Amino acid sequence: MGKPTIIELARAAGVSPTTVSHAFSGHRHVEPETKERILALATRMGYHANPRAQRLRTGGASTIALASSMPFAVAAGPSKLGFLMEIAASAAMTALTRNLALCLVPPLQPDSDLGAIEVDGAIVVEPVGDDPIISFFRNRGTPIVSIGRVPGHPDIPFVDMQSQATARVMLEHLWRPGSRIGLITGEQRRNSYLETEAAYETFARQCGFTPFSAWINEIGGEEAAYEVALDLLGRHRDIDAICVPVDAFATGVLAAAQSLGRAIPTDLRVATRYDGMRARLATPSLTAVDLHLDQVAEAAVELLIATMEHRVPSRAAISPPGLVVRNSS
Amino acid sequence: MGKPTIIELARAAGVSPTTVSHAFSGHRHVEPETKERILALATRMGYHANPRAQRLRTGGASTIALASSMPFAVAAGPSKLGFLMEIAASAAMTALTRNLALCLVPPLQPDSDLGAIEVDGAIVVEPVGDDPIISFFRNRGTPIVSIGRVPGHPDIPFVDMQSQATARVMLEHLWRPGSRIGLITGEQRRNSYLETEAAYETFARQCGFTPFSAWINEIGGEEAAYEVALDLLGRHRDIDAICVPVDAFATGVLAAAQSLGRAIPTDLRVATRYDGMRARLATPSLTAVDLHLDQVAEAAVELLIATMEHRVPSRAAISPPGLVVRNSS
DNA sequence: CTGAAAGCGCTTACAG
DNA sequence: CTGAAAGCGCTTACAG
Repeated sequence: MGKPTIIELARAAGVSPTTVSHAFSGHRHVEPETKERILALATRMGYHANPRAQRLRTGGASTIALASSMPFAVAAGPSKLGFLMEIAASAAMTALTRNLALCLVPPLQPDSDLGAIEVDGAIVVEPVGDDPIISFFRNRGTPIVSIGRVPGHPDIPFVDMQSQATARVMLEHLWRPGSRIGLITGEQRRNSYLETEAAYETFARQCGFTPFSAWINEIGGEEAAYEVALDLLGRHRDIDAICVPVDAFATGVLAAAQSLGRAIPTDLRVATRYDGMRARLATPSLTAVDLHLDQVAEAAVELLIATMEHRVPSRAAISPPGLVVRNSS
Repeated sequence: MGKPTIIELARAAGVSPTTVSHAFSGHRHVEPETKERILALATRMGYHANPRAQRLRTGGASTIALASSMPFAVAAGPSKLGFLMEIAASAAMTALTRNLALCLVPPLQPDSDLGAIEVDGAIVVEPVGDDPIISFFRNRGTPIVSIGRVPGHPDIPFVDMQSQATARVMLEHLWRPGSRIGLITGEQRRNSYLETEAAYETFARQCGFTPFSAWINEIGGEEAAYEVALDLLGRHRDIDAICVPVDAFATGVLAAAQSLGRAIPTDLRVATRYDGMRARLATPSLTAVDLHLDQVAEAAVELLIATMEHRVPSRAAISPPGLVVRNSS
């Protein structure tokens, strides 16, 4: 007396399994009273179609994975966790409406065996070009889409993160005639950094200031950013604004400015990208960009489904990045 | 030419499907060179056992769900998101080592159909007694465990959140001879609030001060806490410390104290429970408690697996709550 | 309009 | 030691 099967339900209802199946799917007509009886019986017996059997038979998809290329339980500060999890929450909701379950993929440790992960599709979040998570899914023939273009993999469908536009929004806000704006991004070659750097170079040229960039290893987190900013601000007193896309780095910059006695925003203006709790609660609060992650997550799920079904995806419209001005600028 | 099946692989290797199956499972001896050949061929052909067929046949579990009773994409501020996601990250990792995938369950909307969610077990996070998520899984016969005891459901296995001990740690830290400590918790009847309130009453009696409690609707978030704290602090000038388990409420209290010109920690000491980003980044930073959520998450997964297998769970040892003293006290 | 039967891709008791 | 065959619980083309 485990869970009842379709056979048992059919027997109890005095019909064939075929009819029971159709009573649920509606794929062909079933006499209303018969249908009624079957459904009532089902609830009473606690019948639920075994999804494994259903999927095996129909070949339909049931689960998709969300994978971050960054450590999931970020030891070096939960900087990316908020970003990832905001996406996870939205993606889970969208997935549900498409009858899919969203599974979390823990980070690929050198020794970890991801053998258990068998999903029908995967969303990867801002991967680097040679991300192991990409080859993992590739090898098993699992359809992949990415949030943010994947450097070096033009074939992987992606939801555009509009990083150029995002960078421009920050830079235009930070700019004052005569300004020199600095840029601090991550060492890892993620597309968002690449696009930001490109937009920054262009902007500097247009405005006529000498660009100054620094790259920080993401693992180092806030502390690493603090050190770099200390050095940068000490040596380049003419820099009066810094664009720092990674929020954890941005708070490091704030700390460095404070150490050096540079008032924010009067002496130094700072803006970051992800408008998460970190930006909101920083002291002073950080000017950031609304990336519309809910739209991004939904679009990613849609894109993945289209890809799994070999459909040509309909480009989703994501709202343009919106500046959220706070005390840091 | 979709994915190869075990039959195709067997044919290619010149053996029976039986042998292929055993080559992978190791459930019975297969000639080393044969095994070698099969495995090599498998990688070359890109063969992966269809997990749906495997599970259907063996009846084994493959997925577990993590469900929050609170809105997942917390519209009213991401207060609980961090807490939940820290658990999600750890649980996903633990689940993986047990060959299980962790699925996120979006919040139960009145209109949402969770029909798609078919998991082998579920972990619910600090549910209230009559949580709809409980009856949802109950109805489908899905094994449930809870993080935090479920009020009114003594039969649901749970990982103890040690809320009494946590409350005591905060209270003992806040206490000074002659103090009067206030308490602000949530309206919802979660076990952690109940235990905290009980510990608080006891503590007040022992120390000989008159307890003063306020309850806030979780949906109201920081703003609601601000209003309540404003009123509370204005009317009870003798309250020189407040215990505020919910971090979003705690930052509201900080804001209220500032509005009233009450210096922290000299005039007023504040402590909160969850040591997340909010507590760390608040101004002043909030004294909080290390709840060892990684251990809690791991224990919950273990407990769930034991429950699914009808095994008697071995009580996991969670480290006692550890105070993290910061500037707010 | 309804049901018997084949088959999705595996695993494993059973037979040789 | 190895393989043929049954069966996990469904869905759906097919036959009546």
